[in-house]
Amino acid sequence: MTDCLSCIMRNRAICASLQPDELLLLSRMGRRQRVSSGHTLLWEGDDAPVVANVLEGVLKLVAATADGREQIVGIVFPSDFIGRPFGKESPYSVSAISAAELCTFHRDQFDEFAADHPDLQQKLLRRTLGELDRARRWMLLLGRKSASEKVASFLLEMADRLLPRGAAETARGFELPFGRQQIADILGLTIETTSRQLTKMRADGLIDLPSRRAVVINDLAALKEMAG
Amino acid sequence: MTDCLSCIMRNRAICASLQPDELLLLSRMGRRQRVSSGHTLLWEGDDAPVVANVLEGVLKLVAATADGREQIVGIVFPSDFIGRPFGKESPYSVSAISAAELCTFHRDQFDEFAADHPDLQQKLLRRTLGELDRARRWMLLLGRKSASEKVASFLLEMADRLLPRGAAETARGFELPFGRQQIADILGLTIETTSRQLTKMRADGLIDLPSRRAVVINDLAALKEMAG
DNA sequence: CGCTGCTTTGATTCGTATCAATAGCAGTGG
DNA sequence: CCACTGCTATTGATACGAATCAAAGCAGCG
Repeated sequence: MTDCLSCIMRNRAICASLQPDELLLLSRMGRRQRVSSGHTLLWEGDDAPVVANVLEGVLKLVAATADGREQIVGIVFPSDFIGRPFGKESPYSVSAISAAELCTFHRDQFDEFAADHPDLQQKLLRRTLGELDRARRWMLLLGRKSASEKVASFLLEMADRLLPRGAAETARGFELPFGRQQIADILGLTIETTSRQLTKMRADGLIDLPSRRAVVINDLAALKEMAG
Repeated sequence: MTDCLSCIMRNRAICASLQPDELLLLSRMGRRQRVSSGHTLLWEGDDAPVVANVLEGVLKLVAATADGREQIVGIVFPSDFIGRPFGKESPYSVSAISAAELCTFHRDQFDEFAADHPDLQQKLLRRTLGELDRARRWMLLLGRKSASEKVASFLLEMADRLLPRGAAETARGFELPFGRQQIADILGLTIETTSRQLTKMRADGLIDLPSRRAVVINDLAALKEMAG
């Protein structure tokens, strides 16, 4: 595999916990994998034999009802971890929503390696706890917020995650990695309602929408107010 | 503190990973605490200086909007773990919904102990991954399911968690630890809608409601069908 | 230039919230 | 034992927000 030591995620992904000699071991187990936009890596309910670090690109975790309604239950950015250590099938499917590059491992091999490397496991625990907090905040949004509150909350969350660290308070524009339908699937709305809310926010001067996927925040305070 | 070796949760909580001598160390750090129904241990947004194992009783994790709408984002049963290892404030409040008994630790002390005991940390990681899966399945319910699907899903989940292991497929009745308002707060509904759905299910013969908090499932297959 | 897929806009319907009143039950004290 | 109180749950009438159905607009691309 490519060299872990020179990996761009060396200091951001869970690998940051490892020493050079440990990294060498890890690099023997893993391999780089490119996936194209739209490709589904893991299917809901299937056994999930791989775990991976995301080096580049964005992926979505999707849960679906029997009759095909979909809810995006997680968004995965570079340096994030995907897959389900310690066995069992994946409770959701994982698909790339942009071209992506991954660093994949066989789950069993990874589990074994992790058991011998407590620092790695601690990093994974910290990350998982953070994901759990995020998921629970999202539950409040899904269960109790109105359409306008949902869209406002979404834009704030995206500003926070997509803008360079700490820039969210001042910064202006960013490019969403999602189309309207995907935003709807994140917020538990329909595409029409999502579109209407965004149009209304633009009409009210809170945001600009210079292109399909670009957003510029004009009035951060009002947006926070609106997010509930 | 009371003796960990004779603890009823000895083999079910995360402590199950520890050797007798390690348990002795742990018991010096922890202490038993009784909390009465309705008492709030941790407040949303406040610093959370304690973590705990639940020995007895049921607690809820609640997130709320600025204007007071509430969403229950987690339910904590005996042997479950509460609190936020590795710092920061609690992103939700934690309240007892029945009389409960806890085994509490100072977070910093616990973190330190955990860092020295990889097996404990692995148990915690497994538990956290399980919680995350559960939270994500709940996101599908909150974002995409109708009121009747929500209530049916809720009853099935409760049958699964409250009935003796493996009995869910055959068993009949159980006692909910929640009132109607709390069920509504779990499902992202109002109390009226929740009540109407339960009444309808009873009228249709799917369930019986022998007392305020008791539920008997008459037609498991139909309920599963209904859960979507 | 004319597809094709995504997004916006409009008209209508439907489900759930909201508002309001009543009913049932558990505990308390006369 | 029964009236009284407070709380929780149920039931009913209405309003409203978001879904649905339908069509038009707009990019990007061969």
